[in-house]
Amino acid sequence: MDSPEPSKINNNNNTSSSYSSLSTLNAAAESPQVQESPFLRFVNTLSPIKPVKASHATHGFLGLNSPPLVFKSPRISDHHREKQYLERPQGSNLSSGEISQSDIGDNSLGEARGDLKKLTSQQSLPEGFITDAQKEFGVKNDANNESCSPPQSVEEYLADPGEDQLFPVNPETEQSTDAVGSSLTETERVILKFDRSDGPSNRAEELLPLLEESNMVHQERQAYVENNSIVEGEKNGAELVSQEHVNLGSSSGADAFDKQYCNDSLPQDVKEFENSNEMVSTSQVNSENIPQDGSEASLKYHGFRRRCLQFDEAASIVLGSNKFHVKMNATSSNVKIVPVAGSKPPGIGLHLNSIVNAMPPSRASISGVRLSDGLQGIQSKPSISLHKVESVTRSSVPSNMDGQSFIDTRNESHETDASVVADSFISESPILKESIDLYPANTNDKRVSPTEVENTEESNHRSTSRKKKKTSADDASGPKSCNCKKSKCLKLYCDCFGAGLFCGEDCACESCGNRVEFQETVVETKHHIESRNPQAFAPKIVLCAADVPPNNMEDVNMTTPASARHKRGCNCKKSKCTKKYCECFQANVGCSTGCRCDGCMNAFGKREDFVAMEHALSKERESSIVEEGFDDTLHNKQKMVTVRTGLFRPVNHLSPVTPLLECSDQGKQAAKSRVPSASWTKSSKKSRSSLAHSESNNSQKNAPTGPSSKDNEWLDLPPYQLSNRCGIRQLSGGSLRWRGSSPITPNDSKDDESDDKLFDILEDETPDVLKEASTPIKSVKANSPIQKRVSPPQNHLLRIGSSSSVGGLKSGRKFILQSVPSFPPLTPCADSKAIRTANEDSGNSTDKVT
DNA sequence: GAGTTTGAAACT
DNA sequence: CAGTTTCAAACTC
Repeated sequence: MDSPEPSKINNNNNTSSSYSSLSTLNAAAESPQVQESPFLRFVNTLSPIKPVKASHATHGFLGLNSPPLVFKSPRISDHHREKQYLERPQGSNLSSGEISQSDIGDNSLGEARGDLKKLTSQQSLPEGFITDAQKEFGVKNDANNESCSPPQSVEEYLADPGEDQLFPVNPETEQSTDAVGSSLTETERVILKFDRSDGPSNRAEELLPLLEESNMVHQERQAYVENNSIVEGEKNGAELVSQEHVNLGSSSGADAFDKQYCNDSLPQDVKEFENSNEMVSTSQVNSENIPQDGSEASLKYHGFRRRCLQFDEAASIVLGSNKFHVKMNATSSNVKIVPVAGSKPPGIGLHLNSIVNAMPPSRASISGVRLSDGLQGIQSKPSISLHKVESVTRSSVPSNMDGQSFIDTRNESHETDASVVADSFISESPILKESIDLYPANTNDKRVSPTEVENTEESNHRSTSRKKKKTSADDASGPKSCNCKKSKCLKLYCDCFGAGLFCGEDCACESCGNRVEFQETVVETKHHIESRNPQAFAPKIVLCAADVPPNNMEDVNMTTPASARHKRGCNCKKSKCTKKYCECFQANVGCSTGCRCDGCMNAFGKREDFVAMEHALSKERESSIVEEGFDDTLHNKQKMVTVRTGLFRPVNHLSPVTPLLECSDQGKQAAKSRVPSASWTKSSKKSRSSLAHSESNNSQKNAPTGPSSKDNEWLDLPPYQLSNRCGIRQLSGGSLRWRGSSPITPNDSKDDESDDKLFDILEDETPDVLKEASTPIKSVKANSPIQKRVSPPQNHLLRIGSSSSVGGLKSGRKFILQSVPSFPPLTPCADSKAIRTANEDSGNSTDKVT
């Protein structure tokens, strides 16, 4: 057995003929570029034996029938890979598969390659391709070594260093000290080059130390990959091989590792990072984990990873789970903003403020920096993106903010982040930058007491020059700001303080004590307030993401408080919850039994309606318990009919209201749009009082008698349609859900347990319900009135709508169907007909919709 | 922009 | 826990 080296040697000698035994290798070996490439020269200097030792080399081929390791020259391949990556910016578009092929060729892994061809689908790669790759390689190699080809763009180039470093660092090669050393050298060179082109070389010095660290990480990864691949390789055999081969370094195992390591895919703002001080360290660390495939995806991945790691850095301490990251990023959809189990704080949800203000991304918290952010991040002057990340995770620092996920209630741009909000606080808008700049790194004077500052010029200046009263208009487009005069912005009155933000430039407050300079005071005050009310800084609007049907999330942006509601509820007496005085209204959520409002007319959901529905639900629950044991599907249909004739009307009727209104974006619009609802409300208001009392009464009174007025319009529209139509107001989904989701007992609000309990129940329960799809009885029992919480019917509705799966019906929450009368497509024709016939007496349009 | 209204937060 | 006061936002003019 000749080691692969011979081939290399031969390459140098330009004697391709000697390769008869390694015919497959010839093509690659013959490439002049390859032959002359410094890289190969370098390789040749290595002892033939060493490469063999490199165990990790195998990871690319583990799947194969264990080709002799002897043929593996891991380092070489790695190097090659490295080159590929380095060159990518310059135009190398090789896919990972291509790369792997070229690697193989380069490595003289004739056998392995042959095996691959036989075993995998990958052989499809043309032989010539390898040659091309090698050519490319050679060219690139030269370019790299000579440092004569500057990156086309700094950014592109920046993206690579990490990857570059990745390879040399490849831990597996560690066994061959020479290889490692040379690899590092190579990497260093690259870095140096990079620095040269990018700026002061001293940067390289900063980077190098990190390299070692990164090696460690990479080692981990490699080890993980290998282990995985070995195991899987055994299981899957050839198939796996091909896969691995294609993915080269980033085989499934690698992916798994990566996921484990950083379970996130943040939207990339690499540029931002690159501008930040922390960029260096971050990129370094991250680079280690970059997938080794040269595909474009990897690049992207690379960007992600940077963020991920950074995020991890920021959050890992606090957050035990990476899942949180994912949640944050649920930008596109399926990710729920679900509180991370275990560590979740009682009140996961939205800050009222954030909801209101975050809507437009730029609105977010911008006038200020989160208290926690300010406290932690100011000194380091973190990059915006970092800030962003931290804003979510960070809350951890101070007591209550721990783990709470902020939800971006709706923004059009919606980065959910969870769905939420990560971004609601810090958007990339200039405003944010402004706010950040507001608090320069100098925090030396942070001990000054607010009172001391009271008379300072600055404060005076602020109080005088900045006075700009926040108007409703500001809400829509401007940053959050306060106008406090006496509270020094250290009370919950202060929007900024209450939202956990420092006051910013836009604030017109006087004697502001809620500033970075007074961090200590702020923190103390905060603690004090929390001591009285631990939930004081918890989000006022709570979202129970768990309730949101997964399917629904796609349809609905999920950025809105789908299931949001005000934690404590409002106490409005005169405003009827139709103005921003009402916190519920302000947050675009409906009132609930938790509210003590009088004459609630909340456009997002009236308390009375809520109560009525609760009542209906409880009734239904009772009946369902009795009926338990029936075939779920069929039974549900029957129930549905029953319900419709009875309770259903009111409930059904009520539900749609919200969606329609919700379609309007802003509170004002909502208020205006309330007209229809209001009309409906009035017509039904008579019965309202009785709603809670008697089902039958409700059904009759509420039955849309005639004027299929506007009510009908929205009644006719399935909730999901409404949502879509409206561009999907999360609220639409939300309030619907909300209505259904808070099944509190009909009793008045005062019965409400602490909010925490409610939500705990909710959160705990929903998952169960989902799990219990097949066991309706259980779910029903679990939802007993005692617990007060039932997963929202809407969920089911939505679920049905989206998936139309029978499973949704099985949950035993027949209510769902009830509220879905207008879902023609969703319900089987037979069902709808049956329902219709059953409801004919009530004869209303809801069923007609089809 | 000043004044009023409103309801949350704070206080007793 | 209920009642009162304080406060600042929301609103009106």
